[in-house]
Amino acid sequence: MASPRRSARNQTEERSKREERADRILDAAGELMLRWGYNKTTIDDIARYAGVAKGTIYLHWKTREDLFTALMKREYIRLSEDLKQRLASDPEGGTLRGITKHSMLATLKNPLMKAVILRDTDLLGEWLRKEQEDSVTFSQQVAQSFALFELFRSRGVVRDDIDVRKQVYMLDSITLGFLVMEPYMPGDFKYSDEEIAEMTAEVVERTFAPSPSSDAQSDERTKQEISNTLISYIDDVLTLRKKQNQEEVSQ
Amino acid sequence: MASPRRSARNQTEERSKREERADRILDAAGELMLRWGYNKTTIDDIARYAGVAKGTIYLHWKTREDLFTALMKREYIRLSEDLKQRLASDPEGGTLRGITKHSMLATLKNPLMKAVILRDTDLLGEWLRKEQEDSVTFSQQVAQSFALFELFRSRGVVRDDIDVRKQVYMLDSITLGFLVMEPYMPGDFKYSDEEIAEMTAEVVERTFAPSPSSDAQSDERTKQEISNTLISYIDDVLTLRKKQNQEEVSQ
DNA sequence: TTATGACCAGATAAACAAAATTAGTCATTT
DNA sequence: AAATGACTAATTTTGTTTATCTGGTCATAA
Repeated sequence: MASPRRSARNQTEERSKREERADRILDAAGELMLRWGYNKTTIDDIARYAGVAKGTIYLHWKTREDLFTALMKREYIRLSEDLKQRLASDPEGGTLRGITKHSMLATLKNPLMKAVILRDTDLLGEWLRKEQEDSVTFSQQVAQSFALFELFRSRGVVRDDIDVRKQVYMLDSITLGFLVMEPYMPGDFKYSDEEIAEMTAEVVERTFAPSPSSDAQSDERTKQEISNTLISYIDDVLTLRKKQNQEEVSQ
Repeated sequence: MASPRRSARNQTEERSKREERADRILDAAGELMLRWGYNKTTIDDIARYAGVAKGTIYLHWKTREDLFTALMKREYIRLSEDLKQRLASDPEGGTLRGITKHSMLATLKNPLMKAVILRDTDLLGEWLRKEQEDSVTFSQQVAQSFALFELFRSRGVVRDDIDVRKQVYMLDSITLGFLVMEPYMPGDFKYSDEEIAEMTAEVVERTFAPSPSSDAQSDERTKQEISNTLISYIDDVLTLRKKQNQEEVSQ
């Protein structure tokens, strides 16, 4: 197109302003969604809460559904970044225990992602039904678990005397159990996110640690390698996701 | 009361007939409840399915709710008897592993009890809301877990380097996770009840087994003692429950 | 005495219309 | 060019009426 263009400087200035506003709108959407759930959170509410006019929202997303999908994508990215941070700053970030603990913490600290994982219909309402068709997220996640387990097994960090599929099933059952437990327990039986993550990690470690007979116990080298592999994997996912977001914004 | 009485013989004959019919009605109720859920299962349906007139049902229970409560009590008794049987007939019935496995199996094989434990609103509908007020079942269950864990710890079958409350929380999280996992996994990822119970038992055993350093590994004697304790506990519960039922029938 | 099913009152669902809300648009303002 | 909010078409909610269903009773039959 031969249309007149603004200076690069000007363009990026506006871009960041746009992005900032988009973020504010998503903040509002997230806040209100947690309070009222998807079904009861209207575009008007969001606009008022974010301090913009309704029309402005439609300068960013084509439909209401798109807005919430964008919100969820952002939350996914945030969760991933949070996890990456936690893993990177913990010397045990390359251990099965550390990975479990930090995955749980990252999930527990992000109520929207937690709701997605638990398929919380109260909160996600119609969005879940519409979205889950084209979202391969869970299969993806399972595939991810597989790859990680294969790596662990090849390094002798995890016992290899059980079917990998079963190991994945077990791992997911354990984490799901701890994620879902809260409302089932009587009121005088609450634990903090940190305690829950710690307990989960304890269970996972003891379940999957190799029998003491096996040789390769986790030395520093292996830890580092695993940590690096996982972190760079998360990085890949992050850059991919972010690029996808870019493309969407420019339609 | 000085009313004229039938012969004892006649009385017991009638009693057993009554009971048999009550059972048939409960069978029908259970069957239909599993198919349509509590809300959509009507007394007419049940009467038709059980081959009795509607009025007959009210010769047994005062209200619809009472009928379903009776059904659940029967299922609880059945589950307990099933569990007792499984424990008694397995030489490993006195092990943490065996107990976990058989508890899971007994639960998995009883869809109504499973629904109660998981608070399945789709299936139990209004009954759950009304009933859960006066049902202390879960607190009871938790208390039960406690007692069992204390026994295990005192016998050195379970590690005692973690807070007991946390151990109970962990155990319940693990079992809950495996009970609830099914619908979360992709379709090509199903396991049989037996495999699920086995996996659960594996996790629980590895999580709670004492560190190898500790002395008292489970000898035959301990196993037997624990098995006996548990079975006689179940027996106590059973006789208590059955007596309660008797009293209710005779109002 | 025991079992039945017609019967009834109250609850639930279906049908419908009216009112209110809301997603998305676009002429107007900034 | 960018942002707004009044506006509209469509959906959702609310209120109302009518019809159906269902839990529970009880006079009658077995």
